[in-house]
Parts: sequence; C-alpha cells; structure tokens
Amino acid sequence: MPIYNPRETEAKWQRRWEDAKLYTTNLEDFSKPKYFNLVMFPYPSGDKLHIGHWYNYAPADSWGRYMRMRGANVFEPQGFDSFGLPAENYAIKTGVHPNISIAQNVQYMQKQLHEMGTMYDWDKMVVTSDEEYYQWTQWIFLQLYKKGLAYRKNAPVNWCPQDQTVLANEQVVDGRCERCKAEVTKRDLTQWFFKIRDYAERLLNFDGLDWPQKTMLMQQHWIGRSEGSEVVFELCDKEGKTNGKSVTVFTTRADTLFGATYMVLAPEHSLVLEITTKEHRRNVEEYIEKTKKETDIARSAEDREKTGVFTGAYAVNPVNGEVIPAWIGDYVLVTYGTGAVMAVPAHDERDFAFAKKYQLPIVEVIRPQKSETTLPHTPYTEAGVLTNSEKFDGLNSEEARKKITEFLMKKNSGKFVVNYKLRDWLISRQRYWGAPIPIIYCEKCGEVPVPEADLPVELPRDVDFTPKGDGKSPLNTVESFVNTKCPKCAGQAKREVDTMDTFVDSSWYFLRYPSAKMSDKPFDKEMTKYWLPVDMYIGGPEHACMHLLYARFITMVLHDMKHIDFDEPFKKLVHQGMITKDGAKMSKSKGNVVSPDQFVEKYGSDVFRMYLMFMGPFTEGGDWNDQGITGIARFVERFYVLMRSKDKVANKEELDRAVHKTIKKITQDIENFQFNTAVAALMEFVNTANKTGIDHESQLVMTRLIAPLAPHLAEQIWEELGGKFSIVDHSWPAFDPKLIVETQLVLPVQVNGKLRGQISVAIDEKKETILELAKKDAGVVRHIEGKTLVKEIYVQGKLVSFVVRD
RNA sequence: GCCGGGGUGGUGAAAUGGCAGACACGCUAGCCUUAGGAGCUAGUGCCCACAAGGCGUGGAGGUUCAAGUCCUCUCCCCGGCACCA
Repeated sequence: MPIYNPRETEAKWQRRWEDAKLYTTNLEDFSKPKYFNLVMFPYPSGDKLHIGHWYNYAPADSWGRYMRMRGANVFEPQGFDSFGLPAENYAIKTGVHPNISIAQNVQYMQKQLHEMGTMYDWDKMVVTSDEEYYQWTQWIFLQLYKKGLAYRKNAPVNWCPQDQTVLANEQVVDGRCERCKAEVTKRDLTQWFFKIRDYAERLLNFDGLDWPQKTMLMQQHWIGRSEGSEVVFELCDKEGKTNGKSVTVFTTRADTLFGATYMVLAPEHSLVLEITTKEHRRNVEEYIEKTKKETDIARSAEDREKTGVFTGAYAVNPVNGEVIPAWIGDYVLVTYGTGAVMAVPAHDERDFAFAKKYQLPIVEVIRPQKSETTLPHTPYTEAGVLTNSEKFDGLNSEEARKKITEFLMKKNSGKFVVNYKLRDWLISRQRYWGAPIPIIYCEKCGEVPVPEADLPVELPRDVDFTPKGDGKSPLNTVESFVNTKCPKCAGQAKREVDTMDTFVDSSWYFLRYPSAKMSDKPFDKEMTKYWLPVDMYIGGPEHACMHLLYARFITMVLHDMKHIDFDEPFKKLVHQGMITKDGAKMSKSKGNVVSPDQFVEKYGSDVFRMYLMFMGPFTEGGDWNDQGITGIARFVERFYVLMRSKDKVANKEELDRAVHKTIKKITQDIENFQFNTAVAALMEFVNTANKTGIDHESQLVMTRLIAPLAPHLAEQIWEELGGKFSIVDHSWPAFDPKLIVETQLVLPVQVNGKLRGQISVAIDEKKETILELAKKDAGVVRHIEGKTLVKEIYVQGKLVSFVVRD
C-alpha cells in the first residue's frame, strides 16, 4: 500500500497556498530582482485544458518556481484570449451567447489550472473579451491611427456565394464552404490595415534578444527583405505607340532586363481590365474568375503548371525599346512587389516554363563565366556575364544590376528599391465576437476616430449573430450601435461595424498584466517600466511569424510614441513542442482531445506534470500515450519513502558525491529547459541513495531540488522534515565542486576505432603510463599483437586510441 | 511548393566529435506478500553464442585515429504559409 497520498496532500497544499496568498506577487516589492515569467495565454475553448496546455504550463511554472528559489520576485500571471471565431461559431450553432460559453470555459479552465498547482497570480488575470480589457485594445488602435499606421483599403475575403458570408481560411475545406459545400470564391471589401511594413527593417533586428535561432530565421524569411529595382514599362499598342499608361515591375535581376520578352501581371492587378483589348476581354475575365477560387499557396507552388492569358496589350522595354506582350498569370501575386513581373524566360524557371507553354520568345542575355549556354534545355538562373545587352555586354551580373538601374534612373524609368514579402496587417473582421473598431463615419466629416474619452465602444450584447447574408458584421443589424453622433460635428453618423482580429488583442496583453487592476489607463508607466519587458516567454512555435511578430510591432509603435521605454517585448523566448494524439494535432473535430483530468484524478498533479516532463525534451513534444506514467508514480512513492527514512548512512562519501552531482546536474538541466533529464537525475539519485543510505541534511537538499518539479510533494516533505513554510521561499542549493571530484577513471581503449578494452587509472596519471597500461590490456593485446603501431592517441580523461596496420 | 524543425531498441528517450542506448515503460526469470497504482533481485539493441566476434542511430556517399553528432545528396514525418488561436 503506498504511503504517499497525492490527492489529499495536493488539495491540502493548494488550500494553504491560497490562504497564505503565496503566489500573489507584490508588484511594488523592489527589494529583490524582478522576474516576469509568462506563458502564452490559452483560448477558453469548449475542449477545456488539454494535455498540450499542461505540457506547456507545467514546466513553465517549474521554471518560475526555480527562479523564485534563486531569489527573484517572480510574477507569473495568466489570462484568457477569449475573443474569436470558435465562440461565435458555437453561438451560431447552439444559440448560447459567447459571453456565457466563454465565462463557463474560463471558470472551468481556471479550476484546472488551480489543480495543476501553478503559481499563477489570479489577482492580475486578463480576459480579452472583458470590456475593461478591450477598451484598451481599442485605445491601441487609436494610437496606431493617430500615428498614421492604420488605414483602409480594398482587400479580398473568402466568400461563400451560397451562404452569402465571409469565411475564415479554416472554414474553407478543399476550396469549398465547410457548411454548405459551395465553391468558395473571393470578394473585395474595404478593410482596415496596420502598416507593419513600415517596421519591416526594424523587425529584422534581433539584437539583445535571447530567442531560438530558428524563430528568428523564420521571422527573417517571413519578412523577406530583398534588394532590387523597380522598372517602369510604358504601355503601348502592337506597333509600339504608347498611351500614357505604364506598369511598374519589381525585379532582383535588372541584369537580365534585355532578356525580358513579355510581362505578366497578377490577375488582380488594378490595370488589368483597363488595358485588356476587346477581343481578349472574355478570356481575361474568365481567367480572373478562375483565379478567385485558388489559394495563394497553390498559386505560388513552384511545381505547378503555369497558366495565363494574353491581355492584348503591349509594353515597351525601357532599356531597348522592344515591344513585348502583357499577359496575366496566377503565379504572379498582387500582394508581392508591384503585382507585376517582367518575364525573362532564359534565366528564370517559372518564366521559362511559361514561355515554352505559350511559345513566347526566349532570349539569352547571361552566360556562365567560361562555359557554354545551358539553353535551350534549361534556363540559366545564376549570376554570370552579360551578352545580347548592347553597351552592358561583358559586365558581370552584379555590376550590371547597378549600371542598368542607374541607366533607367536617368531616363526616369527605374530606381533601386528594397522590397519585403511582409504584408500589412489586415485587422478587419466581419464578425461579432471581437473588439469593435473605434471609428465613426460622418456624412460631413468623413472618417472620425472615437475620442479616447469615449472608450469603450461597447460590444452590444443582444445581437443576432447568425450570418445575415449580406457579408457584413452582425453588428450592422444593431441600429442602436450603428447609428451615432459624430464626435466632431454632432451630426448623424454611423459606426464601423467590423471588429478587430484577435491577434490585436494578444499583441499587447503582456503590458496589461502588471496594471490589470487599473481602470483609468491601459498600463501604468512606472509599473510597466519596472516589470517589462517580459523576462521569459514560453509558447508554441506555431506563433513564430504572426503573434510574435505582431507583439514586437505593437511594442515598437508604443515605444516610438513614448508610451513605453523599451521596444522589444520578450527578452527570452522558449518554444514547447507539440503534443499530438496518434500523430495528429488534438482537436475536437478529430475527436482526439485527451483531457488531463483523469490522470490528475488518478495520480495527482505532481506525477502528471513530471510525467509530461519526463516524456522527452520540452522543445520537442511528441505523441501522447500514458504508458510509463506508473514509472513516475513509483518514483514519487520511492522518493517520499526515502525522504522520510531515518538518518542512516552506509557510505557518506558516495552519498555526498551523489547529492552534489545531482545539484549540479539538475541546476544545469533546468537552466536548459531539459526537465526530462532533471527527472532522470533525481531517479538516479534515489537509486544510489537506496544503497548508500541518506541523512537529514541530504534530505533537505533533495527536497529543494524536486520542489520546482513536484511542488506539492516537496512542500509536504519539507514540512515533515521540519522546514519552514514555504519551500519556494528557501534558496536553491549550491554544489561543492570538491565533493564531486573522482579519483579513479575508467578509460576505454580503441584499436582502429573499435572498442577493445578498458583500463582503470588514477585521474592524474601520466600519458606515457596510461599508454603502456593500455597496450597490456588483454582485449587490446589481441588486436595489436604482431601488427605495426602507427598512431597512439590519448585524449585527456576521455579515451585511448591505437591505430595499427598489418 | 516555399520557410522552419525532426527521424536512435518492442515503447518514451539519453549521449561538450570520444565506450550508442543513461533514466524509465514493457517484457523474461526468480523471490516476497496486508493481492497493490505492489515491492525486491537478475536479465533485456540485433545476429551468433561458451567465449571471441560481427552488425547497429531513416537511406547513399564523404571528412576523421574516432561520426547519432561535421559535409554532400536523398527519402519520410511534423509545424507555419498571413481570417483557428
């Protein structure tokens, strides 16, 4: 019968912690170094907390506990990212108002998080759909608006022609509406954007950030900076007569300009219909309609068959006056560059395939340094030497890019530009469950921002949120919301009915935590100055390019407006891996969501969190299975029994060595977020101590070592050992290097790279003696006898290696 | 397709270029028992087994005295791709 009762013990300590307000951080205690330990807040979904949340939050909490034991004033808040699509869809389906379902989910998840035994300071909780939060999200919008970083333009949305409604990407399955299966197309709407592109250059700079290399790489590639040229092509008729219109293209290969034999515009390019000639209109229009059913991912796939149609229009190549046809093709995206490209089939894979298919001319203008041409079989896409390029012949690609662009500059038909793949941030959502965009449209004054004093623009509660069929936000049906007075002239005006992307909510929530209780401002200047930036931010790698980029952007904007004095929100970033079930991401639709509750019920929170840690490296995740959880349950029992055992030591020297090696190992492992090997080290210690015996002093050390990983168990043992409440406020143990030193060493001996023997030597033995000893080892003798010894290697303290020849 | 990450026993995994498989789960044999979420002891990569040996980190090459680790190519899996969050 096990002695340790996790259920009872954990409930007891959770109560004591709460009664003592142990995890309520005094934000004004400046006596200790501050530590803002943050996890990405959860969405309060109907699935409640799943295994993946635990996998993320338990080690993150262990980290916070470790930092607290290292003497920091740790602030570990938690909240809920509660606006968004799922609650709205649930409401449409069941009629339950998002306010209600969200409140229920929040309550349940809070209870689950409480049972985890986390150090969350619930006094400072934020819930993004609460009015006291979203009024400040609206304030954030107004700041960007004030700075000229919010603007409106047309942009396409997924449109279901059957339901007459806007669809999220997630609601489009294989090009069809998830609900009615109708083929999804695109429709242009006027929408709000944030000018994140203005910050592209600054967002590329990660100086001073302790972030995973891969995350910075992904953001860099997402921003996608490239240096190139813009080239203006005058439009003309077949004979070359210009008509005053022009198309600008972006290219990184101005050196190939003489090889441009046609141009391609994105089907959505604003000039397309204007330049298309009568006889091509039908083809072009059909092609545009077809394109509306394709995703950008499919369109930009390199192995996809290139398609396009001729517009009937022509353009003049500014560098040689050549008249080239203007096509449209879906492999050109309107969102990148200028939405139009010059096509150089001899030196670009896609242009080459396109030219072959539509029998367009291929003109070679670049050759590899000395070798012959690769044409007509494959295009030559590398840099080289110019040919067929008039006065630029003989230049190399790099020089030519510069010289040709300079030549165009003189003619006013080109310039150097830096282009980014990053697009401006579309924040408009035609949905109910989000923060209303605080803008009013006045008949006289036009677009007017809601004055800050008038915030919040309250999200009305009684709204028919079923899709209306006109593609507008459900707020458009609430007359008391829509109709308002202009803040400037008091005349008749209408409110913006779109709400904000939930990424806006989550782009600043970390600023709110220390000031969560303040009702008169988004964040307190002094509190923010002291507590921000976040010292440790932990969350999934799937947020690398969106949430993490948006949060950096908003932070930079607020910094530039002098609202805060730092411009990066997260000093250190760590990603947890993803937990899958049968190889798939857990989701309700797949029916593979595993709840932690049953395991907590059976084994307790400590066992469960240690099992999740023990599964593998924190950053890697893995496929969920519960085989092996008994191993942790057994360990907890054995640990508890060992810590309660009477002072009795058979081998003090070996015990001390084990204790201090374990301190060293666990400290290192926790610092590196390698909780799996930290747990293993504790197990190894128990195995050793069961042989050597243990004394009270070592028990006190080991209990502190397990405290971040199994907080309830540690608190219980600590009390039984006579320690003062609470263990998290006792210092982290330090190891004594002298006690770890070994005197004897077992060295492996290799012959020709294969292990053939082992020798035991004193740690400070001389190289010569070691080599002699190694040669006498029976296993080694067998393999070197009668052979020529060509090389002898001794790697200090590591191994001996002989190389022999017959 | 593009960008990023990953592939090691029956399973989860460990390993500053230096003894591959620590620590666990599972399994096998034995012991013990207040029959439990038991406990203890021994064994457990594969082949061959008395030993000695051979093979082995998705696959194919390469560098090195020595490669899971570094390099080249390749296959497979996962995450992201801008309205899931």
